[in-house]
Amino acid sequence: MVDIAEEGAPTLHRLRRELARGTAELAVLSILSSGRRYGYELLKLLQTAGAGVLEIKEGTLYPLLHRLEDAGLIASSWEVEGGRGRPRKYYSITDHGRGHLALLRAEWSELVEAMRALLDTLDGVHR
Amino acid sequence: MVDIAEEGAPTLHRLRRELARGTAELAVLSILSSGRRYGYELLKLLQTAGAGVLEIKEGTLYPLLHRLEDAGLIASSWEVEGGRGRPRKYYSITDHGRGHLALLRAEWSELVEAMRALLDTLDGVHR
DNA sequence: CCAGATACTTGGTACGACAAGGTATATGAC
DNA sequence: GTCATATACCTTGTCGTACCAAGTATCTGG
Repeated sequence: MVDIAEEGAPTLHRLRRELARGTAELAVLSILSSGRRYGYELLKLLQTAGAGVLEIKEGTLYPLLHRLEDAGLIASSWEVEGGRGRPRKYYSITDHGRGHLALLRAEWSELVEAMRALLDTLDGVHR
Repeated sequence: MVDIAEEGAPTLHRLRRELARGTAELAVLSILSSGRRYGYELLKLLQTAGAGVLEIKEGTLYPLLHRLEDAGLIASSWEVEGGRGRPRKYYSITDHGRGHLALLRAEWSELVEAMRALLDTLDGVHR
């Protein structure tokens, strides 16, 4: 009872996955560049920001955070707020991370510009 | 003998790879929407267009073309031009492919817009 | 005749995104 | 009292795509 022939909606999901690949790193570093946040907070932020386009799942975020920390781009510290339950792991961007973010942003700009040029040309916008 | 500390250049390559992922499909379909092309031609077009940002390798393009054809988004036909050597396999976009392209372009726009909003906000552009 | 451009193909590997599952604490519903 | 829900973090296995490397085949120029 699987929707093998039935399409349209499920495909869109796959599109987003592949198109948005690598975007998570840029998004997370960007947010952290404005201040420290904990994982769950990032999760919720990305869900609401950008109408869900930038949303990433737990199974994506936590491994990503660990990768970024291992690479020295971000740093973490556990914090147990008195009276609260589960302790939170706060992340903040490092200097190295800021440098990397600049690179990423430049790469992203180039990509967007290249795609824009390609699509516009074919559109006949210059017509 | 690995470049653990030594970095900067090789990383950039990986960055681009991940960021541009899924872009190939959009780029190829876009080009094909303006007329039929053969594989090698697409390869060269993508190398020159967009300052190499959209460049993909043979090992990426040909499997991609096969996937798109299997999905019914494009159609192919071999053509042996008299006097020429190696026959060429020309690809053209199908109606189904045009529909898919519209979806992809919409997805791409949403993603770009969401990232723009995120980056602008954090930039303090809004003061 | 062999190197290099043209032109398409395929097998193996790397890596990120995700689904699914697990741990743990607090709160409000029943 | 316990059950669902929200908060909060983590891990394992699977999948899809990009790439490297190598192979096939034709034509051109040194």
